[in-house]
Amino acid sequence: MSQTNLLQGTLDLLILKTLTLGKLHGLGISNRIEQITKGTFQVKPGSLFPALHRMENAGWLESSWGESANNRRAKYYALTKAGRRQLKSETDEWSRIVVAMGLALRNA
Amino acid sequence: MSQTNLLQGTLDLLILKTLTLGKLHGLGISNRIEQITKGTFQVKPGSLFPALHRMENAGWLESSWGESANNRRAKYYALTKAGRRQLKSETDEWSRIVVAMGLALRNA
DNA sequence: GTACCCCTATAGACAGTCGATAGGGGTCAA
DNA sequence: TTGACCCCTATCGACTGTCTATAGGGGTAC
Repeated sequence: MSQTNLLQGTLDLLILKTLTLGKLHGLGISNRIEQITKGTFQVKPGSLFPALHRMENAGWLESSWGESANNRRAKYYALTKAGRRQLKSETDEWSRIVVAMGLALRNA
Repeated sequence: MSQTNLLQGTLDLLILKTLTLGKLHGLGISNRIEQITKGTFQVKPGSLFPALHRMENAGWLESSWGESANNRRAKYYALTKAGRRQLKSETDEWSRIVVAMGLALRNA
């Protein structure tokens, strides 16, 4: 298995991005991240929930109780307006990092 | 100034890479990183030296005292064989991360 | 000789992820 | 209806690595 640990700081960006298509509950977010990165990133509950609470506290996410696909109670998270701004900001920063690392790795 | 904080875990890779061209002293490494990333990453002493000691301890670097360009005593760091292996390993991992993040950011 | 700069170094605080663990609550089969 | 199992949320303690701030040795130049 080519599973890789997260780099600190990338989890927020992944969560924000997965929510652009609509609200999801916690484990749903986790599954979706694993799915769209083809299994490269596996987000464990002990990483996920602290991040969700932190981000909700920061005003980037809002939550509401609902029912999951299996009739189980689940807390759904959705992007707020501030969350969308944050997504934009973190995406830009990620790009700058990738560019800079590319320069470094190429130019010796 | 478009200066960006490091992502945790990328500093080791940057240090290893700057040393592929030959030995450098601590602040020389720091300057070189800033230079080849066009100022995007600025590594401060408080981040650099703990990293250097950690990496030397891990056997990736070896150090020797010498004179800097200004006739000042400086500790020069050079890659070991294990350091070269580590560089290869971390470079590969970085590539996987960039690919996976690219998938995530593109596919929503 | 004093002010300045280069260079190494450490201490303390802090953020974020990990592994392990807990427990509520629904479903399903015997 | 009871028990086993799974889905889902949640928290705790440990650990890693970076940041800010600070310190000080030692060469150079005026």
